[in-house]
Amino acid sequence: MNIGEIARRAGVSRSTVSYALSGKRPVSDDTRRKIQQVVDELGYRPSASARALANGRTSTIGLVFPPAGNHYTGMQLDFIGSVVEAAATYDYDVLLSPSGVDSDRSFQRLLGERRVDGAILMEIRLEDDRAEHLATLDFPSVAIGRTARPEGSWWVGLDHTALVQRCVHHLADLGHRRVAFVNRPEQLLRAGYESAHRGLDGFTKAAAERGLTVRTYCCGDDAASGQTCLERILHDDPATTALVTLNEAALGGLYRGLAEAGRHVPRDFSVTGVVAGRWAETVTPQLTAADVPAAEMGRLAVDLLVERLDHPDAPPRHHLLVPPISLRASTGPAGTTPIADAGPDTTP
Amino acid sequence: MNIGEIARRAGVSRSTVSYALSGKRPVSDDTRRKIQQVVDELGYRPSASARALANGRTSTIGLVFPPAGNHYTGMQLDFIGSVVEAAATYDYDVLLSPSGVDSDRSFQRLLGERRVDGAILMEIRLEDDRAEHLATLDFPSVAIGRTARPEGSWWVGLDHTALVQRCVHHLADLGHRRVAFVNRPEQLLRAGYESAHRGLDGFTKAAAERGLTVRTYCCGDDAASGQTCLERILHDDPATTALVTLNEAALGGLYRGLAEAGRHVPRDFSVTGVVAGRWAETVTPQLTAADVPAAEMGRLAVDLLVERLDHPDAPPRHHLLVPPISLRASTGPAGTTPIADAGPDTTP
DNA sequence: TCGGGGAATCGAACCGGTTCGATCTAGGAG
DNA sequence: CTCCTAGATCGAACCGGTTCGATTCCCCGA
Repeated sequence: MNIGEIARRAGVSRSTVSYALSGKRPVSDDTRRKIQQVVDELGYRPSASARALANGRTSTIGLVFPPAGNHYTGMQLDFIGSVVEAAATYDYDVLLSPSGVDSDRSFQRLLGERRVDGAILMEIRLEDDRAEHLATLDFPSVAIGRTARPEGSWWVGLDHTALVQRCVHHLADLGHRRVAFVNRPEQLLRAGYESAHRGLDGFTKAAAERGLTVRTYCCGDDAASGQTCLERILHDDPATTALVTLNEAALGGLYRGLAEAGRHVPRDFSVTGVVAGRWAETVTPQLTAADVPAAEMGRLAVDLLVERLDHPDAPPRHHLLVPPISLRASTGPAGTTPIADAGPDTTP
Repeated sequence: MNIGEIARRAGVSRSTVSYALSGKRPVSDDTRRKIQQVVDELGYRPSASARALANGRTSTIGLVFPPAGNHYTGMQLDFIGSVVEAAATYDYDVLLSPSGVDSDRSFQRLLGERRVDGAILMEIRLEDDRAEHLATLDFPSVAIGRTARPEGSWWVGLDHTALVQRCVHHLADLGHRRVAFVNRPEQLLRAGYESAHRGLDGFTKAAAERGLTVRTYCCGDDAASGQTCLERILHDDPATTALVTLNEAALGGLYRGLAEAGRHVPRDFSVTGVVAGRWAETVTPQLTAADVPAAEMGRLAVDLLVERLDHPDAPPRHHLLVPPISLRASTGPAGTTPIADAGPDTTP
């Protein structure tokens, strides 16, 4: 079942079999046919390990993703799926690597033991030691996300700042004056998660531009946290009439909190944010949001990585995506809620 | 940066380095220290490919999961995460393999090219060609799910029949007489998906036992489908007062359909089913459901696979899980809805 | 008729580890 | 003092491919 066996049965040398299969040198038609016949008969397939050892490439890419400790979001699933699928079209396999607190161990396996030709990093932080490490090693990698200084590196990211700004402007245009921001969990913010930071920046900036009264909150990645977060929002400022969130997993809890507080969406309260489209549609009313094109981002990341692998000296490339806000049903004009500081121009 | 280089710098032979690192033969303390020092200095790590070639094991397991064409459900994400995490504790890496329509291509890569030592199969069908294929090859694998005849194979599954039966009994105990079943998409049912079939069986059986009037539906794996499915249910029999579902992704849509039809959950309509706990909590009111212990199942699958890899002659083992129903807030006693065929013992 | 050149094939080395058998040495028993 | 054994180390073969240089053979032009 190895190349020597094929060679023996076909009555040729091992190298001829190799050339016949790879096409890297001409082989006569007769010989090729004979070899192909034997190969088909025995269902021979060359060993990936041997091939990897011989030509120094594993045809595998590593996908470094967050450990299960953090709750997974639907977005991440879409990333993984699309990365695997895109990699398959290039004949690459995908090796999953959880990058936990001891990111070293996992990294050592991937890089030190040369299990993969390149890597895709998820859940990027503004100051990302993993990304820096890979950069100093000049190891082919593409980040899904953008560090604080992304110059000279390969990445595909979302312009969270701009997206959240748009959300705020959208709310301001509707007349909302008191708006809350529901961010990812505090520990992620402290860890420097890119989306949490840039989203917050965008919120703060846009709120200042429009002169809004705002409060910002961190919120755990689950429904229960979302609910308590909403309770806090209304407790801190009952006149709040809208919120912007990055927190997909808390969304259901935010809605529940609103329902239990008797605030009808979108009549009494508007909700918007940055969320994968598929999840924005599961809540009622459907969320008006900037849809994260997770599948596209995964595909683009693989495209970039393959390009980098094929052309080691190619200059760095990146994609910064700014998907439009999908208008669904969760935002509406700021109404005259009992405690709201409504403008003077309300109808009598 | 290879073992020869280490040997040279440490002034010993390559085999001594190998033995020093693996501990498979005694090495003097002096020599071991010297070698370790050189290794640390150079940050040497043995090449995975070379090692795999030499000892015939890749320290990698394959995770065969459904292609992105089907929408992913949250459950699958939990499986993937827990499998990766559990595998890491055994020092195994996880290679993702999309098993699409041309499952052959992907399988050939995994098995033919010997990229993995064993495999875990997700999304099992009652008649599963992949599982059969692996069984005839005697390739170490564990299924997450149970085929029609699981005897003699390794798997960890959920007793969908029993779980759905419990859901039905729960509803019947609450007085519901007209109940609908919302299954996975029709194409999956036709393809023979285990959960869809066994769940349906359980539903039909329990409904017959309790003499309920029932209808069964297939429903796409997304919110929009859930909504239209619910519209059909109420159109076909407006007196329906409860439903049982296996379809996690449609849940949000089902709720929306109920809301738009003016049916309040759980006062006018009860909803229950088999859904991963985390997702059951994102809807309002929170879903009373048999919580799929996806993380535990992933871990168990890895445990079984590792056992099988370590003891090639061990007799087949499996785990059939029957998690309890978590009572949350989506079910209640059957009320007297306008069109309901309520029993004679209603209060005046 | 002879030489040159290209196509087809072969043998051997190499990738970077593991492992078997052999050699060498030192220490303890007889 | 000799013999035996166990511990430490080495060299070589092997895993299963790829690839380089050399060889053979045939056809064509001079």
